[in-house]
Amino acid sequence: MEQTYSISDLSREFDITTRSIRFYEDQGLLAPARRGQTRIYSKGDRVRLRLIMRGKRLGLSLAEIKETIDLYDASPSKSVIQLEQLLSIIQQKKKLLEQQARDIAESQLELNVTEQRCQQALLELQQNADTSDN
Amino acid sequence: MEQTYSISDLSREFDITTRSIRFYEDQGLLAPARRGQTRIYSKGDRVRLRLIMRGKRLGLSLAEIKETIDLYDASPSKSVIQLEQLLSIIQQKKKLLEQQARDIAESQLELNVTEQRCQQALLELQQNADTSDN
DNA sequence: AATTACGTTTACGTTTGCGTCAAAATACCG
DNA sequence: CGGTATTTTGACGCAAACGTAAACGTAATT
Repeated sequence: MEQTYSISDLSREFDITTRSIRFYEDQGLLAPARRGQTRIYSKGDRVRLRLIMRGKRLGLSLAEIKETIDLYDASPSKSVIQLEQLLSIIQQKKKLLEQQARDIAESQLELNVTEQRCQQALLELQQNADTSDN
Repeated sequence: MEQTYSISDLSREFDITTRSIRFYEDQGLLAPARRGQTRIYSKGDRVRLRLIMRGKRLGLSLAEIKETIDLYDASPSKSVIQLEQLLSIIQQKKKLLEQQARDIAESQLELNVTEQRCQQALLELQQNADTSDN
Protein backbone atom coordinates (compact mmCIF):
# COMPACT_ATOMS: atom_id res chain seq x y z
CA MET A 1 0.00 0.00 0.00
CA GLU A 2 1.37 3.33 1.13
CA GLN A 3 4.89 3.67 2.34
CA THR A 4 5.25 4.40 6.04
CA TYR A 5 8.12 5.36 8.31
CA SER A 6 9.10 4.80 11.90
CA ILE A 7 10.14 7.71 14.06
CA SER A 8 13.78 6.66 13.83
CA ASP A 9 13.55 6.39 10.05
CA LEU A 10 12.62 10.06 9.91
CA SER A 11 15.09 11.08 12.62
CA ARG A 12 17.86 9.53 10.54
CA GLU A 13 16.68 10.98 7.24
CA PHE A 14 16.36 14.53 8.56
CA ASP A 15 19.18 14.27 11.08
CA ILE A 16 17.17 15.30 14.11
CA THR A 17 16.40 13.50 17.35
CA THR A 18 13.23 11.55 17.96
CA ARG A 19 12.71 13.91 20.85
CA SER A 20 12.37 16.77 18.40
CA ILE A 21 9.90 14.89 16.23
CA ARG A 22 7.72 14.09 19.22
CA PHE A 23 7.97 17.69 20.35
CA TYR A 24 6.75 18.91 16.96
CA GLU A 25 3.76 16.59 17.35
CA ASP A 26 3.21 18.00 20.83
CA GLN A 27 3.07 21.47 19.30
CA GLY A 28 0.50 20.38 16.73
CA LEU A 29 2.82 20.30 13.71
CA LEU A 30 2.51 16.57 13.15
CA ALA A 31 -0.22 14.02 13.78
CA PRO A 32 1.03 10.56 12.78
CA ALA A 33 -1.18 7.48 12.89
CA ARG A 34 -0.71 4.92 15.65
CA ARG A 35 -0.40 1.17 15.72
CA GLY A 36 -1.12 0.65 19.37
CA GLN A 37 1.20 3.12 21.04
CA THR A 38 3.69 3.26 18.20
CA ARG A 39 3.73 6.17 15.77
CA ILE A 40 3.38 5.41 12.07
CA TYR A 41 4.38 8.22 9.72
CA SER A 42 2.88 8.50 6.24
CA LYS A 43 4.35 10.18 3.17
CA GLY A 44 2.28 13.24 4.02
CA ASP A 45 3.79 13.34 7.49
CA ARG A 46 7.20 13.17 5.88
CA VAL A 47 6.35 16.11 3.64
CA ARG A 48 5.21 18.09 6.66
CA LEU A 49 8.46 17.31 8.43
CA ARG A 50 10.35 18.53 5.41
CA LEU A 51 8.38 21.77 5.55
CA ILE A 52 9.16 22.05 9.25
CA MET A 53 12.89 21.74 8.61
CA ARG A 54 12.73 24.29 5.84
CA GLY A 55 10.93 26.70 8.12
CA LYS A 56 13.62 26.23 10.73
CA ARG A 57 16.33 27.01 8.24
CA LEU A 58 14.53 30.26 7.54
CA GLY A 59 14.46 31.08 11.25
CA LEU A 60 10.74 30.63 11.81
CA SER A 61 9.39 29.62 15.20
CA LEU A 62 7.42 26.39 15.44
CA ALA A 63 4.25 28.44 15.83
CA GLU A 64 4.99 30.34 12.63
CA ILE A 65 5.79 27.10 10.82
CA LYS A 66 2.49 25.64 11.96
CA GLU A 67 0.68 28.70 10.67
CA THR A 68 2.37 28.37 7.30
CA ILE A 69 1.67 24.66 6.94
CA ASP A 70 -1.94 25.07 8.01
CA LEU A 71 -2.18 27.78 5.40
CA TYR A 72 -1.16 25.39 2.65
CA ASP A 73 -3.51 22.68 3.86
CA ALA A 74 -6.71 24.62 4.15
CA SER A 75 -7.88 26.46 1.09
CA PRO A 76 -11.21 24.85 0.09
CA SER A 77 -14.46 25.15 2.01
CA LYS A 78 -13.89 28.64 3.32
CA SER A 79 -16.12 31.68 3.61
CA VAL A 80 -15.40 34.89 1.73
CA ILE A 81 -14.13 36.52 4.88
CA GLN A 82 -11.85 33.61 5.70
CA LEU A 83 -10.46 33.61 2.17
CA GLU A 84 -9.78 37.32 2.35
CA GLN A 85 -8.01 36.87 5.67
CA LEU A 86 -5.96 34.09 4.13
CA LEU A 87 -4.98 36.31 1.23
CA SER A 88 -3.99 39.03 3.66
CA ILE A 89 -1.76 36.63 5.59
CA ILE A 90 -0.25 35.43 2.34
CA GLN A 91 0.63 39.01 1.42
CA GLN A 92 2.38 39.47 4.76
CA LYS A 93 4.37 36.27 4.35
CA LYS A 94 5.36 37.26 0.84
CA LYS A 95 6.70 40.56 2.13
CA LEU A 96 8.70 38.81 4.82
CA LEU A 97 10.21 36.48 2.25
CA GLU A 98 11.10 39.40 0.02
CA GLN A 99 12.83 41.10 2.93
CA GLN A 100 14.75 37.93 3.69
CA ALA A 101 15.74 37.66 0.04
CA ARG A 102 17.11 41.21 0.17
CA ASP A 103 18.95 40.45 3.41
CA ILE A 104 20.51 37.38 1.84
CA ALA A 105 21.59 39.28 -1.25
CA GLU A 106 23.24 41.94 0.92
CA SER A 107 24.98 39.33 3.03
CA GLN A 108 26.24 37.54 -0.04
CA LEU A 109 27.67 40.75 -1.44
CA GLU A 110 29.49 41.50 1.79
CA LEU A 111 30.77 37.96 2.07
CA ASN A 112 32.15 38.16 -1.45
CA VAL A 113 33.95 41.38 -0.65
CA THR A 114 35.43 39.88 2.49
CA GLU A 115 36.42 36.76 0.58
CA GLN A 116 38.30 38.79 -2.02
CA ARG A 117 40.06 40.81 0.65
CA CYS A 118 41.16 37.57 2.29
CA GLN A 119 42.45 36.13 -0.94
CA GLN A 120 44.27 39.34 -1.71
CA ALA A 121 45.89 39.31 1.73
CA LEU A 122 46.93 35.70 1.18
CA LEU A 123 48.48 36.54 -2.17
CA GLU A 124 50.49 39.36 -0.67
CA LEU A 125 51.76 37.18 2.13
CA GLN A 126 52.93 34.61 -0.38
CA GLN A 127 54.65 37.23 -2.52
CA ASN A 128 56.44 38.65 0.50
CA ALA A 129 57.60 35.17 1.40
CA ASP A 130 59.02 34.82 -2.12
CA THR A 131 60.91 38.13 -2.20
CA SER A 132 62.26 37.91 1.33
CA ASP A 133 63.54 34.38 0.97
CA ASN A 134 65.39 34.74 -2.31
CA MET B 1 32.68 66.09 14.53
CA GLU B 2 31.22 62.64 14.23
CA GLN B 3 27.56 62.03 14.74
CA THR B 4 26.68 60.03 17.83
CA TYR B 5 23.51 58.48 19.20
CA SER B 6 22.00 57.77 22.59
CA ILE B 7 20.69 54.33 23.38
CA SER B 8 17.12 55.55 23.02
CA ASP B 9 17.91 57.12 19.65
CA LEU B 10 18.88 53.70 18.36
CA SER B 11 16.04 51.93 20.13
CA ARG B 12 13.60 54.22 18.35
CA GLU B 13 15.28 53.96 14.98
CA PHE B 14 15.43 50.16 14.98
CA ASP B 15 12.25 49.65 16.98
CA ILE B 16 13.79 47.54 19.71
CA THR B 17 14.07 48.06 23.45
CA THR B 18 17.08 49.53 25.19
CA ARG B 19 17.17 46.28 27.09
CA SER B 20 17.91 44.43 23.86
CA ILE B 21 20.66 46.85 22.88
CA ARG B 22 22.37 46.44 26.24
CA PHE B 23 21.96 42.70 25.96
CA TYR B 24 23.71 42.69 22.59
CA GLU B 25 26.58 44.57 24.21
CA ASP B 26 26.60 42.01 27.01
CA GLN B 27 26.99 39.30 24.39
CA GLY B 28 29.91 41.11 22.79
CA LEU B 29 28.07 42.34 19.68
CA LEU B 30 28.44 46.02 20.53
CA ALA B 31 31.04 48.05 22.38
CA PRO B 32 29.93 51.70 22.48
CA ALA B 33 32.10 54.45 23.91
CA ARG B 34 31.25 55.93 27.30
CA ARG B 35 30.94 59.44 28.56
CA GLY B 36 31.20 58.68 32.24
CA GLN B 37 28.73 55.86 32.67
CA THR B 38 26.58 56.76 29.71
CA ARG B 39 26.85 54.87 26.44
CA ILE B 40 27.67 56.87 23.32
CA TYR B 41 27.04 55.12 20.03
CA SER B 42 29.02 56.01 16.92
CA LYS B 43 28.06 55.58 13.28
CA GLY B 44 30.02 52.36 13.30
CA ASP B 45 27.99 51.08 16.25
CA ARG B 46 24.87 51.96 14.33
CA VAL B 47 26.07 49.95 11.36
CA ARG B 48 26.78 47.01 13.62
CA LEU B 49 23.29 47.25 15.06
CA ARG B 50 21.89 47.23 11.55
CA LEU B 51 23.88 44.07 10.85
CA ILE B 52 22.53 42.54 14.04
CA MET B 53 18.95 43.22 12.99
CA ARG B 54 19.58 41.77 9.57
CA GLY B 55 21.05 38.66 11.11
CA LYS B 56 17.98 38.28 13.26
CA ARG B 57 15.69 38.53 10.25
CA LEU B 58 17.65 35.64 8.76
CA GLY B 59 17.15 33.59 11.91
CA LEU B 60 20.73 33.66 13.14
CA SER B 61 21.52 33.36 16.83
CA LEU B 62 23.36 36.22 18.48
CA ALA B 63 26.47 34.06 18.63
CA GLU B 64 26.27 33.43 14.89
CA ILE B 65 25.70 37.11 14.23
CA LYS B 66 28.76 37.98 16.30
CA GLU B 67 30.81 35.49 14.32
CA THR B 68 29.68 37.06 11.07
CA ILE B 69 30.33 40.63 12.15
CA ASP B 70 33.73 39.77 13.57
CA LEU B 71 34.45 38.16 10.23
CA TYR B 72 33.83 41.41 8.38
CA ASP B 73 35.90 43.41 10.84
CA ALA B 74 39.05 41.40 10.93
CA SER B 75 40.77 40.73 7.64
CA PRO B 76 44.17 42.52 7.84
CA SER B 77 47.07 41.45 10.03
CA LYS B 78 46.36 37.75 9.89
CA SER B 79 48.61 34.75 9.42
CA VAL B 80 48.27 32.44 6.45
CA ILE B 81 46.55 29.83 8.61
CA GLN B 82 44.11 32.36 10.01
CA LEU B 83 43.30 33.64 6.55
CA GLU B 84 42.69 30.11 5.31
CA GLN B 85 40.41 29.42 8.24
CA LEU B 86 38.55 32.64 7.48
CA LEU B 87 38.10 31.60 3.87
CA SER B 88 36.80 28.23 5.00
CA ILE B 89 34.24 29.88 7.29
CA ILE B 90 33.22 32.17 4.46
CA GLN B 91 32.60 29.17 2.23
CA GLN B 92 30.35 27.63 4.87
CA LYS B 93 28.39 30.82 5.31
CA LYS B 94 27.97 31.15 1.57
CA LYS B 95 26.55 27.65 1.40
CA LEU B 96 24.10 28.42 4.19
CA LEU B 97 22.96 31.56 2.39
CA GLU B 98 22.51 29.62 -0.84
CA GLN B 99 20.39 27.06 0.99
CA GLN B 100 18.31 29.82 2.50
CA ALA B 101 17.87 31.37 -0.92
CA ARG B 102 16.59 28.04 -2.25
CA ASP B 103 14.26 27.69 0.72
CA ILE B 104 12.88 31.14 0.09
CA ALA B 105 12.35 30.46 -3.60
CA GLU B 106 10.46 27.27 -2.78
CA SER B 107 8.33 29.03 -0.17
CA GLN B 108 7.52 31.80 -2.60
CA LEU B 109 6.42 29.31 -5.23
CA GLU B 110 4.14 27.53 -2.80
CA LEU B 111 2.74 30.78 -1.50
CA ASN B 112 1.92 31.87 -5.04
CA VAL B 113 0.12 28.61 -5.71
CA THR B 114 -1.89 28.96 -2.53
CA GLU B 115 -2.66 32.56 -3.36
CA GLN B 116 -4.04 31.64 -6.76
CA ARG B 117 -6.14 28.85 -5.27
CA CYS B 118 -7.56 31.35 -2.80
CA GLN B 119 -8.37 33.87 -5.49
CA GLN B 120 -9.96 31.17 -7.61
CA ALA B 121 -12.10 30.05 -4.68
CA LEU B 122 -13.13 33.65 -4.08
CA LEU B 123 -14.11 34.09 -7.71
CA GLU B 124 -16.26 30.98 -7.63
CA LEU B 125 -18.01 32.08 -4.48
CA GLN B 126 -18.82 35.40 -6.08
CA GLN B 127 -20.13 33.77 -9.25
CA ASN B 128 -22.33 31.45 -7.24
CA ALA B 129 -23.71 34.44 -5.39
CA ASP B 130 -24.55 36.06 -8.74
CA THR B 131 -26.33 33.07 -10.28
CA SER B 132 -28.27 32.14 -7.15
CA ASP B 133 -29.48 35.64 -6.43
CA ASN B 134 -30.72 36.66 -9.91
C1' DA C 1 15.22 -17.34 28.61
C1' DA C 2 18.06 -13.44 28.13
C1' DT C 3 19.90 -9.92 25.40
C1' DT C 4 19.47 -6.29 22.16
C1' DA C 5 17.00 -2.79 19.71
C1' DC C 6 13.41 0.34 19.47
C1' DG C 7 9.52 2.80 21.16
C1' DT C 8 6.54 5.04 24.86
C1' DT C 9 5.38 8.50 28.59
C1' DT C 10 6.75 11.53 32.32
C1' DA C 11 9.41 14.92 34.06
C1' DC C 12 13.01 17.85 35.24
C1' DG C 13 17.12 20.59 33.26
C1' DT C 14 19.28 23.88 29.96
C1' DT C 15 20.16 27.65 26.73
C1' DT C 16 18.71 31.73 24.31
C1' DG C 17 16.83 36.25 24.17
C1' DC C 18 14.99 39.14 26.05
C1' DG C 19 10.76 41.50 29.64
C1' DT C 20 10.15 43.61 33.88
C1' DC C 21 10.77 45.82 37.92
C1' DA C 22 13.94 48.33 41.39
C1' DA C 23 17.04 51.62 43.02
C1' DA C 24 20.44 54.74 42.10
C1' DA C 25 23.08 57.89 39.31
C1' DT C 26 23.19 61.36 35.27
C1' DA C 27 21.65 64.48 32.07
C1' DC C 28 19.02 68.08 30.32
C1' DC C 29 15.85 72.22 30.64
C1' DG C 30 13.65 76.35 32.19
C1' DC D 1 19.20 75.02 41.13
C1' DG D 2 15.31 72.17 41.14
C1' DG D 3 12.50 69.08 38.71
C1' DT D 4 11.75 65.90 35.02
C1' DA D 5 13.51 62.61 31.83
C1' DT D 6 16.94 59.41 30.74
C1' DT D 7 20.27 56.04 31.75
C1' DT D 8 22.71 52.72 34.54
C1' DT D 9 23.44 48.36 36.93
C1' DG D 10 21.63 44.48 39.03
C1' DA D 11 18.37 40.79 39.71
C1' DC D 12 14.59 37.91 38.90
C1' DG D 13 11.29 35.92 35.55
C1' DC D 14 9.82 33.61 31.45
C1' DA D 15 8.71 31.22 26.97
C1' DA D 16 10.67 28.43 23.23
C1' DA D 17 12.91 24.35 21.79
C1' DC D 18 14.64 20.99 22.83
C1' DG D 19 18.35 17.56 25.95
C1' DT D 20 18.56 14.11 29.16
C1' DA D 21 17.57 10.62 32.05
C1' DA D 22 14.20 7.25 34.18
C1' DA D 23 11.26 3.56 33.96
C1' DC D 24 8.65 0.79 31.34
C1' DG D 25 6.61 -2.07 27.26
C1' DT D 26 7.27 -4.81 22.95
C1' DA D 27 9.50 -7.37 19.53
C1' DA D 28 12.99 -9.78 17.38
C1' DT D 29 17.34 -12.34 17.90
C1' DT D 30 20.48 -15.45 19.82
